[in-house]
Amino acid sequence: MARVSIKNIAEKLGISSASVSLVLNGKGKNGRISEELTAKILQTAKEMNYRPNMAARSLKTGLSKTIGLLVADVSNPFFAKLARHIENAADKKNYQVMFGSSDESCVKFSKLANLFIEKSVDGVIVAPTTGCDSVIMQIEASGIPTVMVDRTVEDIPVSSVVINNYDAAYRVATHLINEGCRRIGFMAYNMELSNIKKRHEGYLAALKEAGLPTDDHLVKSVCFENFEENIQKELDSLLSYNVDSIVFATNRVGLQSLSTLQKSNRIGNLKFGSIDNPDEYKISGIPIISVEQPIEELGNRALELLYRRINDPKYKVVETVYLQGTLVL
Amino acid sequence: MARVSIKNIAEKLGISSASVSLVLNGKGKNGRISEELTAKILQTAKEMNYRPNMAARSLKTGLSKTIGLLVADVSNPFFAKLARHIENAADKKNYQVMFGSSDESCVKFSKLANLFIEKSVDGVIVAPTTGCDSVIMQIEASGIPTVMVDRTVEDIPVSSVVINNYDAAYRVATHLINEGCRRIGFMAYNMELSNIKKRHEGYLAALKEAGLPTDDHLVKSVCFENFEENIQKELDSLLSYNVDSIVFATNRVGLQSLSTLQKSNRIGNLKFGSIDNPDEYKISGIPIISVEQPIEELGNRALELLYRRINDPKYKVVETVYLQGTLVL
DNA sequence: CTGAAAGCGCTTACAG
DNA sequence: CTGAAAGCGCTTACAG
Repeated sequence: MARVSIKNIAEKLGISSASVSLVLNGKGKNGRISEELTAKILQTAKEMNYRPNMAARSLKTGLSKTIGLLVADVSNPFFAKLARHIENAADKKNYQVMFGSSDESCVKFSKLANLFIEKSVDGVIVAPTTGCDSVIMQIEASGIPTVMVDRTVEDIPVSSVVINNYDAAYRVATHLINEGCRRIGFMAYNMELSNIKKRHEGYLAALKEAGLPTDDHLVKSVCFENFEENIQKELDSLLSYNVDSIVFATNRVGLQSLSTLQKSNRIGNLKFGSIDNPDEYKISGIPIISVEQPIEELGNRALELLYRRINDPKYKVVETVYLQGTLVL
Repeated sequence: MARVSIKNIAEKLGISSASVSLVLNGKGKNGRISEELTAKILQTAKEMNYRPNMAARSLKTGLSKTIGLLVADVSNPFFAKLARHIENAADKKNYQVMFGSSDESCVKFSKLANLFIEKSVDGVIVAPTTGCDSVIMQIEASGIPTVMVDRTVEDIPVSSVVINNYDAAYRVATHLINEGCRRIGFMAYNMELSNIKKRHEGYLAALKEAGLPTDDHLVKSVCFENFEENIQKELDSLLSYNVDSIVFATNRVGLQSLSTLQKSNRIGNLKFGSIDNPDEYKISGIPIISVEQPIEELGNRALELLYRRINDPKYKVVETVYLQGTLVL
């Protein structure tokens, strides 16, 4: 029941715990510990079923071999996949991941960030929500490398990995235009998030380039609370303005909208575009022009940047990595 | 940059670190520390931006305020939602969650379990995979309460929270029969998992009760590797045996199958049933009779059982909680 | 080649 | 009402 410690092993063998620690950490070389002792220690450790106590090690070394992942909602398929890819990448470097969902609330975000700090995670990957800039800087200030993913905050010196959101929306909208759409709605859920803002800009740029008028009535932003009802309301509004197509800024918005439209049998001849291409679309039977995000790559790159900083505290380069999404018809 | 410790606060105030610790832990009452000192300590802690070091606390108390969640794959929508609900429930009790995906591999499962032990999580929630019984017992043996979720292993004394899988499959199959189906296929992916096994039994029972013959050719189990191709192959086989309907044992099997059938335009007059009702179905437009799992409740109950055991080491009751799924047409 | 010792930041009995 | 001290399980300079 009680865990066996390095000291237990040392006592059993009648040697010092220093030797045991050294061997168990593979630092027995450099002519330090004799081969036979090394072997004996290793064997005894195995026999006694020794397992290092990370809390003790972490206290001493300051490293926990854990990273924190702070997203908007792990159950959102985008973040769920991202979490999985980050898990995989982290595992390769012998890190485990602890997660938290902010629900786009700055208060929750801050609470979770503080817990990560208290638990001495070695680094954190965050999908920043509006207004959390200072929280991110606090994480960094307490010595924990941080990288942003999916979204970025431009005025803080922290690296990020995002897709080219402007371009993604631009391509989707342009495609719809080429298919003959003239009144294209845009449905988002929080215009203040960097990624959404860029998507909005890309959408507008496509319209302008095609010489189409932009119309504020065709741009909707629903809030996170009462999501379902709000979507319904904004859809009603869009339809009353006679849109012939809608661009969804995120999978969540898209899924809820499609589901609402389908229920009320109002899909008709509407065309759809979307940033992010969740599995749901693939099976929906509804043709949707979407930009699929390279989620695995997002996760890998974020972890890479983080790992670099964890292992080299002097490395201070701040970069924003833009990945290209793929247009899927 | 450097974190401030209890000692720093004590020095600044010219008092002992014991007093600081007591106050910060809310144990300053019992006439222990004077009101003014208490106030002064609290204020100084805030001023200096003190944050407890969990590694140190954990080393001393043996508690990490962290639980481990070990599922098959966090990116699977079922587990992603489960993770989220467990996160919420854990948060209410001031626990954070660390996760890992086993990919149904016993080796990975064991590796992750060991990491959880090393990191001294206070408890773990697992979706057991085949052959991991002994690993679960090891977790328990190292003093960490464990509860199983979604699946159970009957011959080990560990509590679990599952849905009534037998009943769920029985209801789905019966419903198909009532709708006139006579050749009902069953598509699963690992017949050795407790939940899948039960679902298979429920399916068989429904056929028997209706006086329909059971036919091994109509029961398929694909393996985790080369998932897509295998599904394709087994679907071909099922169709060649002239099924008029298929029951999918899990969302993953169902989604892949539907997507494959849809691509090759072979949905035709087939009817479908499924255990688990992911959002994908709702939007697919394909009518599917499914049993929706009470995922939130699964998570809540699992955490509840775990919490009980964490807080009362003497509590040894082993129970299996069966929740009822909801038939959705 | 090996051991004794200090210290990471906490908590908690113990002594006053 | 408060302080001095031990100890959780490690790692790592230091001394030999």
